[in-house]
Amino acid sequence: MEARVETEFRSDIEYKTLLDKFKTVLKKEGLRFTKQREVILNGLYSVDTHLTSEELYQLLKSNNPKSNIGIATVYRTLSLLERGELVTTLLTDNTKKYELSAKEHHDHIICTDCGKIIEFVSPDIERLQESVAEELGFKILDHSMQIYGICKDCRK
Amino acid sequence: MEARVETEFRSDIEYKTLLDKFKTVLKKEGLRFTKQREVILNGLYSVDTHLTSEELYQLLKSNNPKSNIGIATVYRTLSLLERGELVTTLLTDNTKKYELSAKEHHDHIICTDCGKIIEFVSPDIERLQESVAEELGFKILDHSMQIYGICKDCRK
DNA sequence: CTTCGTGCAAAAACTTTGCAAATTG
DNA sequence: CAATTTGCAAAGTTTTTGCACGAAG
Repeated sequence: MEARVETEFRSDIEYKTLLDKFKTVLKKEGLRFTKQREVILNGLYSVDTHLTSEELYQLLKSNNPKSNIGIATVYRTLSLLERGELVTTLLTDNTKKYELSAKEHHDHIICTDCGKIIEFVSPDIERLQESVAEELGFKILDHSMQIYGICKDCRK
Repeated sequence: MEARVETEFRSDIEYKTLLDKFKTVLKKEGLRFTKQREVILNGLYSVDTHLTSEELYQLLKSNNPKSNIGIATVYRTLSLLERGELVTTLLTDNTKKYELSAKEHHDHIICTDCGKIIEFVSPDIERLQESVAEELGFKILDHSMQIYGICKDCRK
């Protein structure tokens, strides 16, 4: 069987769009749009990786030295974003990592040797997931999938 | 597209087999087979669910009141089992859960409403994963996949 | 016997909470 | 203004570590 695979998602959501999405979520929950929340969203957007809460916190501190964000706010905002489905989480090496999910859904293939993470989507797999869920009586909301293996470079 | 789905794996590995597997892993790493390690493996085997470290610890305490296992040993053994690929982990509701993976590989579909977890395997998806990995230059070692949705009962 | 594993308690790491002050709508 | 959000520090949780003793090979 031959699988179609797509691996390019990076620049496909504009920051403006993301921001609007966020504001919509906030409004829907009756929450306020604050400078800190925007800085955190922007930090996640600006970075092309999966971050732990601590890494994100450090990033924000160095990018916005004056804005003096607290780690508690980072946690609170990450939960908020997670509930609002703008952020997804990933458990790698026993640590929880966050990334923006809003750009476009994708899965992960992770090299257990060097830690490299490639994002991909296989429309065929997506479709099968739908059909599995249906057979088991579920209405799908979301899914997460990680493949672990050794990448080409590490096999040399 | 129509997906084959299998959902029965429970009794398919015998405890004896599992134990042998464990002993092999231990031997390979030059580690010792101890009473505690066996109690922990057995606890995981005896239970048909995904447990947090704490839950497993409590279970062992009540099942083996005299054996007086420490939580530290539970953690140490779980990591060991995880490295040896006898146990896999799952992040649900922000908590890490462990289960024996040795019985047979499977994925999870999780009801976000009632928390019910159904285990399944779709051979078709497995095959596509192989082919995705190949296209991206990876040699697959393992994977994990969770589908989140609402189950039939909760949609009533 | 030598080495590794254990329990315990302490330490570290990670996450959440209470509260007074600042900020938002 | 009223009400929410924030930073801070303190309190919870969860996980790891150091060490003296016990157990395994």
